[in-house]
Amino acid sequence: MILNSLNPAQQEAVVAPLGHQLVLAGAGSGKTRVLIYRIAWLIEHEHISPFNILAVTFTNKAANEMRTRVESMLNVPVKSMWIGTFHGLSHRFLRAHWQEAGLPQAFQILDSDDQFRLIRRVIHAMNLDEERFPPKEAQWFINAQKEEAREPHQVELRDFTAQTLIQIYQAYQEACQRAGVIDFTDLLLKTYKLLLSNDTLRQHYQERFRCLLVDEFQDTNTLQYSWLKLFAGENNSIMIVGDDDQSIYGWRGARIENIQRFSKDFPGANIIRLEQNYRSTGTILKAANALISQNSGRLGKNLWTEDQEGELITSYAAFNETDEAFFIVNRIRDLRQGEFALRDMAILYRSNAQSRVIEEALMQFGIPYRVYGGLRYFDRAEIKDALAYLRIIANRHDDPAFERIINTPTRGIGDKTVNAIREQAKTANQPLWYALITLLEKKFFSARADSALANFVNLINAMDEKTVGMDLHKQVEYVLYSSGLIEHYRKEKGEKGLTRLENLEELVNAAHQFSQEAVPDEMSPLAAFLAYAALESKDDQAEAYDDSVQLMTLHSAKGLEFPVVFLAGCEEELFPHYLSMNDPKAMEEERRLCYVGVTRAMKKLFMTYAELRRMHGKEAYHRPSRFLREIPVELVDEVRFRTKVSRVQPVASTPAYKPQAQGRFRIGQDVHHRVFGEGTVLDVEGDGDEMKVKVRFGSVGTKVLIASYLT
DNA sequence: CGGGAAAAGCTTTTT
DNA sequence: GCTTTTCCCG
Repeated sequence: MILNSLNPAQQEAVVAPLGHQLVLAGAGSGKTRVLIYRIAWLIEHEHISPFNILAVTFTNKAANEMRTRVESMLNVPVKSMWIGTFHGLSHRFLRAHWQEAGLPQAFQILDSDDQFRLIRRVIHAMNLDEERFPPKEAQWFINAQKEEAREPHQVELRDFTAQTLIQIYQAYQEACQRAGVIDFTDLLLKTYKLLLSNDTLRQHYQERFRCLLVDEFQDTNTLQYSWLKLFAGENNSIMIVGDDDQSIYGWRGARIENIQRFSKDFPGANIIRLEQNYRSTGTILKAANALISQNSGRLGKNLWTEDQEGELITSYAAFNETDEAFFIVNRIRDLRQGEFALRDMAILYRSNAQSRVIEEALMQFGIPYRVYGGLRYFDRAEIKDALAYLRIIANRHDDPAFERIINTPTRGIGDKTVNAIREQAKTANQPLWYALITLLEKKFFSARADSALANFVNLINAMDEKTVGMDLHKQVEYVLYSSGLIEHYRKEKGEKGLTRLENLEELVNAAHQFSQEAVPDEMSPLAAFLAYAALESKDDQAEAYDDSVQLMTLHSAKGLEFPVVFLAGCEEELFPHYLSMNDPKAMEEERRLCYVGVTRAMKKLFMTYAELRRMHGKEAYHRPSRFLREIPVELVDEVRFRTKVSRVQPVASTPAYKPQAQGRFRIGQDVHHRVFGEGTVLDVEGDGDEMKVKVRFGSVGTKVLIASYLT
């Protein structure tokens, strides 16, 4: 194995002896490479069989990339290696041990949307007020409890509201059990509990996985940590890779403290720091280091590069969000003439709402762009409808699927009828499907409802019978047409209906593609496809090859890099976000988010802010982000908005923000003065309110002025 | 049942 | 303010 393409720290991590390793990998320090080389090293030099390796990531994309790269490096398939997401691996485990876990063999996975709907149903069934117990909060509560590995009876909160929430949790679990479905968190929790209580299984897996590797460790939550610890046992080797400075998911339960906990729980853990950065210029790294040094309690790390200093970071003070968008678009147009392609440029923002104005500006200039995030393919309503039909074919107990399709497309089964079925299900403790059958046998319904319901039952049964032995994609196609979904969405007018039809057609392709891949043993192709749909978001790679500007939130930019990065909306209240203002912990997470954003940039970084921005329907003046101030001035070239735009500034309202004069002027910078017009900065003296700037104006020659009069 | 009006969100997201 | 969801009535 050739290791001389690795730097000393990377080599140390790759060839480290078996035992516990904590790799603190800074942004752009080649962490994925280290993980891949490490796995290859374990197999080739430590003679560990792939069968004995467990590698965990957070996204399917990372897992797939890792497997592919290890395979191409070793030139052999490593099929027996367990590599995947926490959820994917837990799923694999539970499929193998469904009996021990007390699950039906045909169990299906509930995504967050299904989970929300089911919780709402449970709340209604308990006759609780939706206002007092919002399903969203109940969902949050339930998931938080599960992430702390607490079952309903183990929750210790005892005031009335909490008690009710516990009852909802309990009822929700029962509903899941009845329907034979399991939510995302339960995949992990059930795996953990089973491994904990079943000595034979635990011993078996602890003997099997001699080497564990974990990527993005800073994003693990309490449950994931316990899960790992259980798989690792006392004797196995575990390598965790992470960066405390890039922990940006505290709000969804990630615990940075897990890194410190690791050193305590796995004694003798060797710490390796990867600090050499292969991505950004010296200037960008200096800015990133200065910024993150404001955070407390860091494990400590300082990125450096052999690369050149590069260009200064540009900050732009826009008048408003439109001006900001036009500035960005203008720069993109300039850069496009030079060495950069559109795909080399990314616009990053704190919240999704910011993309609209930027998109409008891009459109106006005909610049192709792509917005990341938003609804994923398998989350689209029409796809979920189709999947619900497939789910009920695979498992008649599946209540969430039943609820979804009982009247979609509409077939004359109203709310009243469905409520009667729910009532029966509740009293007899039956799944909805069987409750419906019971009521039909009892001749409970009016003639009209009776025939509609009988038709529904016949439709599903017929779908099931007629597709037996069919290829998966044929089965999907059959269901799409016979369910009436195609007809239903064909009637929907406008572009929306058309897109939906295209999406449904794509589902047939997806099924076709899937059935050609290997289906795990003992699982029907349909069940395997449904699990795949729940666990993988299916990225549309075709679009990635287009030459277009990339738009995304800072969160979704983690792990990516771009030659040119625009960080838009660098204002107090927006970034850092106002909801994080009063919580020092949250504020530090905002700063880490900014650190992530800055370190995405390879060559050029623009940080823009608007002095006046429309937020939640109100116009507001905001100060530039504190993060801008935390970057040393000598690294930044500040540009202010054009005079032309400033004229439309409303005179009536008093700006809460006065342009600040703190060290933001640079020699050679073009400035504007209300009386003297345009000029160029010759010299700067003093700072703060005392700062004086020497400016040469075209009209009146050279003047020394108080900085705050200049824009 | 479907369309339009009223009301409710409104940070960040993967599985 | 804008967009999405819910509600109500013909």
